[in-house]
Amino acid sequence: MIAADLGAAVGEQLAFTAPAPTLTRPDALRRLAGLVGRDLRALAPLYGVTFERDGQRNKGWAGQVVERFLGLPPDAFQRPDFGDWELKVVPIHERADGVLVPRETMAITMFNEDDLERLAFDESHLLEKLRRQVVVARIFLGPEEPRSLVLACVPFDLDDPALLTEIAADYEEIRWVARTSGLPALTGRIGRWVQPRPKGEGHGRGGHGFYAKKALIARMLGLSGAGTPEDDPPDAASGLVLGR
DNA sequence: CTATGATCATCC
DNA sequence: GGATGATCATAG
Repeated sequence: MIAADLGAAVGEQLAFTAPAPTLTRPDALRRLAGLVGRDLRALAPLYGVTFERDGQRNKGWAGQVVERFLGLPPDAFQRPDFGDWELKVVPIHERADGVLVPRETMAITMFNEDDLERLAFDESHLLEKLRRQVVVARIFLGPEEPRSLVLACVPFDLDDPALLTEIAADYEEIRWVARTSGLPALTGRIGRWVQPRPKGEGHGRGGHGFYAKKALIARMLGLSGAGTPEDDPPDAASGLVLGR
């Protein structure tokens, strides 16, 4: 309780202290265009981003490199990175049949019981982070990550009414399960586009996070054949091309 | 501690 | 292989 209060207090403090948005999304997209084809692995040391420490991988290295490229210092504010839009970097790998697909689900943001109880979908951190973003796709070659080229940087807006409704439904289901069965009942089996999963260290009680399932990431990137329930019309706009 | 950036490790 | 749960580096 004390820890929770402190956490909440710190959270408010951080939110209050959060720097004002600086980079607009259009500006960021123009800047990011210059990152396509670049090797994030080679850029990491130039930005002082740790890739590995004592044999332990810094799992967020790629995202941190792109943040630094855009001039955003590391922080832990639970709000969209640039005020009204969120930046995400996702690993893409080439399936055996040659199709490019998301390699992992994507962590969106964390939540606690209070958030679920009080916040409707319209006012949730989940929507806040999903509604307007820029997704940077990078190639994943293997655990060693000898290099990682940026494949594309695409804007995504959660403006499709049908998709919005389904994600809202996922959120409501998660709220319902938490209310009726408790937080421990929230497992990754829940949700069509967005799933709740345990997240956070500490042997005992960790928190939970919302994760975008691969199909949602594929949809954001305009990738086809990656498990989207809907049909996948050819989309040249995103132009994901594997370079080398 | 909890949040950010995420991926790793294990189980089915 | 893919999905689910556990975990790593860093910052306030």
